[in-house]
Amino acid sequence: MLRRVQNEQLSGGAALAKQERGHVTLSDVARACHLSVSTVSIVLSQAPLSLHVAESTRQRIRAMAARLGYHPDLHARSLRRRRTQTIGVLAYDMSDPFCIPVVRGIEEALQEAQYFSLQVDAQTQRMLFDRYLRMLLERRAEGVIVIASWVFEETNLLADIEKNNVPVVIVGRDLTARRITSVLVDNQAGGALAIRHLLSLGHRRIAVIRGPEEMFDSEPRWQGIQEAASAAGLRLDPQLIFQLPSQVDPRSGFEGGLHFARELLASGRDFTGVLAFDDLTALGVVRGLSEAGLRVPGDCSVVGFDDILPAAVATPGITTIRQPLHEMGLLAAQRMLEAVERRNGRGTKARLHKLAPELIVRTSSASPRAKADGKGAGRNLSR
Amino acid sequence: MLRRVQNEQLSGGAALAKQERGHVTLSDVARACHLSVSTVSIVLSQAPLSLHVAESTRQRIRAMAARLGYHPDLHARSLRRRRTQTIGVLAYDMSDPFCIPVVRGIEEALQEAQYFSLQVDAQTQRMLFDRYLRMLLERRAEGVIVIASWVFEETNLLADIEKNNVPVVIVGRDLTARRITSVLVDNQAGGALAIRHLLSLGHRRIAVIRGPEEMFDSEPRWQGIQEAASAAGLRLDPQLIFQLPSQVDPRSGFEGGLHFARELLASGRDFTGVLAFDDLTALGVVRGLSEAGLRVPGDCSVVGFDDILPAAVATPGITTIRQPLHEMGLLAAQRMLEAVERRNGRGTKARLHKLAPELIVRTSSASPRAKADGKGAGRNLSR
DNA sequence: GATTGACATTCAAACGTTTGAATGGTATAC
DNA sequence: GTATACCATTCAAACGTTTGAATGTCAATC
Repeated sequence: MLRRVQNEQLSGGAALAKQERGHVTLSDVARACHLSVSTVSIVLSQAPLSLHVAESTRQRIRAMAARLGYHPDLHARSLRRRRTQTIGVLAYDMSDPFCIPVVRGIEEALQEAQYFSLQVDAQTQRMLFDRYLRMLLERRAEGVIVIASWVFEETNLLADIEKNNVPVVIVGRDLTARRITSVLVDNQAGGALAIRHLLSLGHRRIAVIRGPEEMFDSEPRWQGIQEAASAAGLRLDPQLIFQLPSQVDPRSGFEGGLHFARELLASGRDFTGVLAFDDLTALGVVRGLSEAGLRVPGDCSVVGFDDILPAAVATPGITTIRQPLHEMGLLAAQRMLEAVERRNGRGTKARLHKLAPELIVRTSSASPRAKADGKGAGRNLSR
Repeated sequence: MLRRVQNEQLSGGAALAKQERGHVTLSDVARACHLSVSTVSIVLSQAPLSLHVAESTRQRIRAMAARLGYHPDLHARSLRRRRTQTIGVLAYDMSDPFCIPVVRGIEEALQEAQYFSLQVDAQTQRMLFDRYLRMLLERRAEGVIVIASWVFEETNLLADIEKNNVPVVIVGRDLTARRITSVLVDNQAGGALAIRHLLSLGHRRIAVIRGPEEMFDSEPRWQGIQEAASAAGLRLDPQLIFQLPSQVDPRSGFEGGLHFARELLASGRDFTGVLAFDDLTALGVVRGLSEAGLRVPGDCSVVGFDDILPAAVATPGITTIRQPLHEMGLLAAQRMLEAVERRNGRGTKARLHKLAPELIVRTSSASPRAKADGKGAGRNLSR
């Protein structure tokens, strides 16, 4: 009774008085409109019942809400609806140019479906990975999309997450063996594309820098390279094959490329092209060749993988294999949304999506000079 | 009474029965422990009262919580506590290498203070900017850190946010005039650093590519350049001064640099060094010079600004001015936390923090060749 | 043996929403 | 004039927490 009286008073003159602390709530709007909270909620959340609310009332409510600066409290809504409309996105390292386009693809798909994404950056740290995973659970993400890295090799991710039956989709790694829908580029096809490009330019003595053993991409790319080479009747010289050491920092590829370029030159072996595991490695190779006074592509062609920004803006531009990252993000999000929508009928199979990569030709690759002019890359290295 | 009976039944055999749908809640744990929700809450949230709970009880509760896989519902908690412990971070474009280190700095500071960050990426789109801002309000972020861009020139950001008295800190732009605490690099000092570097190497004929008019950094950098030049007794040749057109895409700098390099060479003017507005512009310049057969730094030195990844891994490595991005993020977060903690005593002044930049010398800059050898950059351009 | 105090636990209300069921109207059909 | 249907709105409970106040128990003090 007392409360009623207060309400009446407030709704008169001081109806619009701003709460000094905290946000405007439904009941503020309701009071100002002389209506119940229910009615206001029904209108503002566009519930089915709002069809039964008089048009004039609806307008009055909306106007007042706007006037007071009402914004629904998503926490309260989630609590009541038992749906958060939120998908967690756990990226292994946002500073890796690989992640951003994927995340954007995800974002695009989620937005369209009226979902929010909750993005977190594990910074290639196991500890953060676990912490954020917990946070996503506590925020009641309805699903989690993981952008993978070899750092999280044997995490108990699956146990922890699936215990709460939150669906998972992984990007960049094939985990269908563990019943997780996976989206990744067809690395094998990519490796094949890369070497066929060099072959078609006329290269025969091609050095290959393979990825670190722990990285999932390494093996299939190498497979693709080998198969395409033998299909073209070329046997790769084992002396020209290198492998990056395992490193946590995704940027270490540059150092690796630099190192192997130096080693290759020091060995005096003959080669006219280098197939690097990724773009940073390729840039390291260019640096190494350049230090020795060799020119790219004049003395040696270099091909990367991924098509990150530095590959495009370096001079020469690095010929590379582009991953359809945006598309991968879109696809991952779509699969996730499907999984979330039919969470009851959970018997659905984990699916594997391998997307086709694309060759981007820039100026770091060209036909090798004719042997006649005595200037193969490995040749004029005197020391 | 009835309820009590039910509880007893459940807490017997089926106590651990997994909820088929939804998450484990406090009451699940409480039931399994034969305790009230209050007690369990007090223990698991480490409330002050938990000192009065018997040690044995505490252990029992914790064990059961772990066993059931209980994770507190942050929505419910936020609702009740009326604190979300969340700071929104609105970046203008996560694909700009500028943003990531700032965000990480923020993240680091927030984490230490037991706050969460809610990161969103406006992708330089006004529409997204507004949408995300609304979302941050609805998620009841207690404060918002904006990483700025010229795209949001005259947004009603301030009105909308401050209406709900949510404190704001901005990174990368001085908005103290509007009473917003601002954290940015000392662009003027940076410009001065850059040109002094070229001057100290002996350059006199220096071309400058200024930033787009709309961008806040442009003017102070230019000021710093001019002042340092005149302090050294050099008057910059107006014919060697250019200005990037205004572009939304932060990556357009590369095209701009390329364009002006070509223009400069075509003009036949003499110059030995180029001071580019940012690293991408510098990389564009290198590309342009290189196209014309000139070498960097042999024929011309190039200096950038920002120190983003591509500047480090290109060959030659780009000499540049590093912004202390991580530190800027840390600082912004600290100021934000202060503002949030004392939100009542809101009379506090907006503060301006200008952080000192740092010169990073790489191989894109060197002393100009002696005029004697007749090889100034602009000189041997015959066409 | 009453009072005090410390201890261990629980009650009950609240946070801001949503929503199935209920209410009190008014108009139409029989 | 009663039943039926519809319309506009409200009730009240619930979502999962937290927390000030209350409860009950036990031992020690006056």
